[in-house]
Amino acid sequence: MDTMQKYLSIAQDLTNKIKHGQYTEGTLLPSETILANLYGTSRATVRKALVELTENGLIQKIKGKGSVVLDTAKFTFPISGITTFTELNRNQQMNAVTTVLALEDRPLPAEIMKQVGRHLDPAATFIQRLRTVDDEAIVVDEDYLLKSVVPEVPEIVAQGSLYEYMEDTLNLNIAYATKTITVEPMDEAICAKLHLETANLAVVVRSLTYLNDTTFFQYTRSIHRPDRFKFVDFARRKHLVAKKF
Amino acid sequence: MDTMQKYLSIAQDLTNKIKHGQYTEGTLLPSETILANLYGTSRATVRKALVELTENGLIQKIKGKGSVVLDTAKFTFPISGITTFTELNRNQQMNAVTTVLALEDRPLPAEIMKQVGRHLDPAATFIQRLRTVDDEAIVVDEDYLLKSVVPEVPEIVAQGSLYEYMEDTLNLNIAYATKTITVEPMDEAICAKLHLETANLAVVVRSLTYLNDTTFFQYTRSIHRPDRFKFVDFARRKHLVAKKF
DNA sequence: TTTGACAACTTGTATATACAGGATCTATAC
DNA sequence: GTATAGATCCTGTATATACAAGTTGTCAAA
Repeated sequence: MDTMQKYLSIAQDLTNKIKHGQYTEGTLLPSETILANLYGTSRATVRKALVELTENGLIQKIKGKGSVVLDTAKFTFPISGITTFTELNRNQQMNAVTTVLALEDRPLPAEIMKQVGRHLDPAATFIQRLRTVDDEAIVVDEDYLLKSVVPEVPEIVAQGSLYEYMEDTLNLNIAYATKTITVEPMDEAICAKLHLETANLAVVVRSLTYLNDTTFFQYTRSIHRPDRFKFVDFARRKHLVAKKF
Repeated sequence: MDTMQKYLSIAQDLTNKIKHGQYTEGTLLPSETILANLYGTSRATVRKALVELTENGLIQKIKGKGSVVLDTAKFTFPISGITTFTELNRNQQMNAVTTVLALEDRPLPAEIMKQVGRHLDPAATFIQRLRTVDDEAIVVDEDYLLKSVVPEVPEIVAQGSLYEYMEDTLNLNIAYATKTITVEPMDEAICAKLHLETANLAVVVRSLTYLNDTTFFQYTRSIHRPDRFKFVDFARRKHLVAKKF
């Protein structure tokens, strides 16, 4: 990108060089001062770029020494963070198919309304989709999109990426989400779709997603086959800030 | 703390004020310039503090407007990130008990050795612990601590917090971990301990934990009752940096 | 009344500078 | 040889400054 901020394009470049093996695992990156010279920028800007790499688990900074390239870079995949099925599909190579099972008006469930505030209009679009990988049903995704934010969802969009539509076409600024992962028994309709045999247990990932201006707009219930579910996370040790209260 | 860095103590203070309701959800924090004056510091330092709050899901920054206090602050709990059972227990109020089932020498499993590098010494201390909340068995934790980093584990420590021992007594600098969450069938020994009835499925959280100098030192297999497992996460939208490769 | 330009706020990015403090190597003293 | 002190690299923190860019209210012109 030409218009991109300096620190982000530096982060991009460093990330690519690590993933392509130009900086190999276990070795040190050039020092911040050297990187600043290489990219023709200031040390502060390089540091902002390195913060990105640190958060993504690509490097580990050691005070007085330098930035070590981590080998987690190659196989670790940030499923943590908000990333969509289509984006995942593009980055990994899976033979994935999406089938739209339902696309209709349906109000936001009452128990969700309680969580996000009773003042808002529950009118929403309900989208139910089956995700298939290598002819095997893996996930049932159920989305509720608030009409107040996303007035309508064309069928073509449901077939593809909701987020691409919202971000690129509607210019919505998706910012953050709260997620919960639980394991729950499912009803027969779902069991049949996912071919759940032994137990009727499935992994349920619930997300409440918000825009940049903090307005809630999407509730997603993602139902996974337990034997195909895998959540990968890179976590940094955080000494709790808040004491008891 | 007296010796604490300025930006961290500002983050502390703001966090407390939000959690105690001094800054209420939906309202704006004072502007960065005002905060800088309030705390007698520079805007850059205030901004570093606000980054912390943003990462913890306490505020949402809006360009040109300000920092909105989020209501997720109160109930969302960062289980994401590396946090220990004892720390969790201290922050929430649960009637939790830890029982040490095993404390012995046992080498690191071969499949883990493959992941962390065959060159290191597999000699480790194996600790198996049962976590009970309100007289109900919830979790079986199995830790392997490399002897090369943690030579010995006193029984008293196993009863309490491993991390407290490693950080406060051994002065180890725990930095990051890779985690996976899966759902798997368990053998009878585990099923009996957790009173798994319907199916023999349990939630397994595997962690590989590393020190600040990138040396691996701990493998943990955490086995949860599926009906008691809940993973809560706050995630920010991240537009993938790395294209396909 | 409505529109539009502008001023006055806000946060975001970038630079330059300074010093503290950890890591590492070397040269000196013992 | 060993150990200590110092020089010299590194990252971490903090400040001051400048300007870009988004948001909001005001005020004047249509």
